[in-house]
Amino acid sequence: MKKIVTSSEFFNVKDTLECGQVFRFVPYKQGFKVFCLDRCAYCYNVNDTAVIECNDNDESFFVNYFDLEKDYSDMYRSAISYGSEVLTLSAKLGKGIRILNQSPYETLVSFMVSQNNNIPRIKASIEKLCNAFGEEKFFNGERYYAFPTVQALKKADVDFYKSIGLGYRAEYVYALVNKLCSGYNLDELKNLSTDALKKELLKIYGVGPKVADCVSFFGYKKTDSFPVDTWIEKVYRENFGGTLLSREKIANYFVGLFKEYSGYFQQYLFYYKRSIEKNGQIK
DNA sequence: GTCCAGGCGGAAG
DNA sequence: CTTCCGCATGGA
Repeated sequence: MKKIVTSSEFFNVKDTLECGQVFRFVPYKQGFKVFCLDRCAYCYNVNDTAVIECNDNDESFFVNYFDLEKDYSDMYRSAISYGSEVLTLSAKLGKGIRILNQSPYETLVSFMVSQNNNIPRIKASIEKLCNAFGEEKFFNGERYYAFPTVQALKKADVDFYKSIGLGYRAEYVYALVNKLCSGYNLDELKNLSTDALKKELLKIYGVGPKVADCVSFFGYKKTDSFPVDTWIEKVYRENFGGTLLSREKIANYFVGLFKEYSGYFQQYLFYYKRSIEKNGQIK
């Protein structure tokens, strides 16, 4: 077992996992176990550090997964001093959020499932998907199931997807698996420009502007993406005094303001808005 | 019972 | 081009 230790100044494990970017993690001991494709890591904060424990040969994978090579201080300072009160508060609340480098495939399936859905249900459905079709794995002697490979999902039919609670989204996932089985390669999209990538993702049945932006940002790290969902729409109206109605125009508006920091700022705002609504206050 | 959740496809205007 | 509607499901 390998132990990766870093500063906790820009790495709060709980905030990073619970901010809405990822759906496969569970509370564990002093922190959480998090899963990406077929891998698992145990992570927690202690004193002034963040610690990641993983299998020896997964070290470089998780260094990249948790974006540990990136310095968040310039981006954070820019958010704090941007001049928007809600953005300042959001950045302070989410200072410990790191944007994970997730798998495009897992991100695409996950956010396809996320549409017009809520996070607890999304998590539950994805867990059922893994339990049914994911490879059995062990971490520290404890069993978990990998995210299913495309090959494994060939055996899943629409009724199965409905049985895990996907509802009308079942057809989307089913079609996506077929597309991927016929040779469509998501990894080849990573060199496209943000606009070209989004355009390409929008061709996928069940992927609209919001899901495309999430996949673009969380799966491909295109930081000039700004997903607009119901929460961000609320921030836009209530905190930015916005009047645009179309979510695509709202997204373009924010990318125009925040440029290469769009995705990060969006995540701060999303986490903040959702936190105060859920808890009635911050932290 | 209604409303909502990290919206999208398809039809209609 | 834009707006409107139906959609599955479970929790509040």
